[in-house]
Amino acid sequence: MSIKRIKDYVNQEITVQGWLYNKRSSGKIVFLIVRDGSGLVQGVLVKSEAGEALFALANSATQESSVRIRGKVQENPKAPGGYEMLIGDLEIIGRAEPYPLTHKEHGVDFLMEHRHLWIRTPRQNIILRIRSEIEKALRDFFHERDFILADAPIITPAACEGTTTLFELDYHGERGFLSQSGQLYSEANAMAFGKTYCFGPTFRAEKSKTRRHLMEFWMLEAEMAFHDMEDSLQIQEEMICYVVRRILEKHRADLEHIGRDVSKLEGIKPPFPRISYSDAVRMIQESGEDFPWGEDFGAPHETLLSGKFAAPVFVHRYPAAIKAFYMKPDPADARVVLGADLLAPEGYGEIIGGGQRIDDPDLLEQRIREHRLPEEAFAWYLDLRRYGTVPHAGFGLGLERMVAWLCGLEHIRETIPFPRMLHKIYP
RNA sequence: UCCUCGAUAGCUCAAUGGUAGAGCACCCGGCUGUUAACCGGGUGGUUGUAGGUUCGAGUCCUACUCGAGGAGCCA
Repeated sequence: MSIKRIKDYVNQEITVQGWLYNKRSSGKIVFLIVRDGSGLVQGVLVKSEAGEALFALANSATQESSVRIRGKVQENPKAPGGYEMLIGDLEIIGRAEPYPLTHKEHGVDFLMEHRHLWIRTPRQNIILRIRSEIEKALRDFFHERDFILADAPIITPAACEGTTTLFELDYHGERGFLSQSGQLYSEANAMAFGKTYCFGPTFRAEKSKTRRHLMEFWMLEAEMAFHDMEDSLQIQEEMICYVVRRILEKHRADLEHIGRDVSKLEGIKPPFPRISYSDAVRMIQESGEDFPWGEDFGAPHETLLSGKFAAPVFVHRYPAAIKAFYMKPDPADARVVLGADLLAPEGYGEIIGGGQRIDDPDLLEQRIREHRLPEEAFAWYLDLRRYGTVPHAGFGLGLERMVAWLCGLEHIRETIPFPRMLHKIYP
């Protein structure tokens, strides 16, 4: 019996299995607040009705002990959630030792050290349940549109884009790296399946230490043959709206419970505003900053730009020099590429990066040389252009940033059960 | 890697350079509708580490360790 469905069982006898979240007692009545991962329910036990032995047992239960309670469900406005159980029987399955996490405030350091217990608390529990639904919505979105899930390898032989720092490992005597992106493999998959996506963990070894970074994060990467940048932007737009709609539909009360202003999400509708990199530079300059064309935006710039719009905003056609080697140049202006980032509102920054890929084999080869990438490692990638090249485009969505935005979180560490952060690998 | 700030009881925090305290947790007792329940009592400390200044250091100085916030890089 899941606590979430308790309202369907009024006046019926049910059994709930869970953990003792909290207990309040007086001499002749005791309240046991039990959680089971789906919600909380208050169990009531009156001494005169339950008898000495059962009453003493209930009084002795410690916080987070695992319990099984049986009793009749009844409506009661005084109970949290509006329903409670009159306990007829109680079994303590595993008595908990003194529990480190009290119902008072704790510091971040302490909570992170006890992340394995912190995820039991209501707020963390809600966030991670929303994450679960976001992942499911994303998968539903792509499967409804006939995308094939084709996962990319996590252990790779070379840097994907050649720029960022990777985690290196010994692959039976060869050098291996933890993947920083599945994109190149997704391109191969797109040539095999047409429309594909992959969804898995991604690793960055940079010593980033901000509220927006993790060493290990989950990225959904879609790649579509016979699609250009415009097609890709439309799919991104639809995808974001699909997920927002789903979360509002299934988790509105949860969002409100964790203090999210849902009106900010209700306004998320297509089409999203689109500005070019050059427009964005102009907007930054108009704000009074001396920002040269050709430089990449920093976090404060992204916040400034996204702050001008209520919906997520696409920034497209970045200078080729600050983007990855595989980005296709804009035929109308060779200085820029057909790539776009999606900036989430409210200062949440970049949640998607994507664009159209180079489909010409000679240009791609030239770019690989210009970027001084190991040519042998990219031989297979060039093959994709040699054997039936097509215009294609794709994008990568950072799951944790999406969760942070939808839930309105200050810090990305709360968006994943066990965040891997700089110098933090326990628990 | 850089900048700023911090580290005192299991937790959250106090303590003019002069005897280390409170609330919560835990243990004991009380209370028939609690809402982070409440009331009374109790247990609990090498003040992050190492050194220095001083009659005397939680407090001042130096180094280190760990952490937080931000920057850069990125999703």
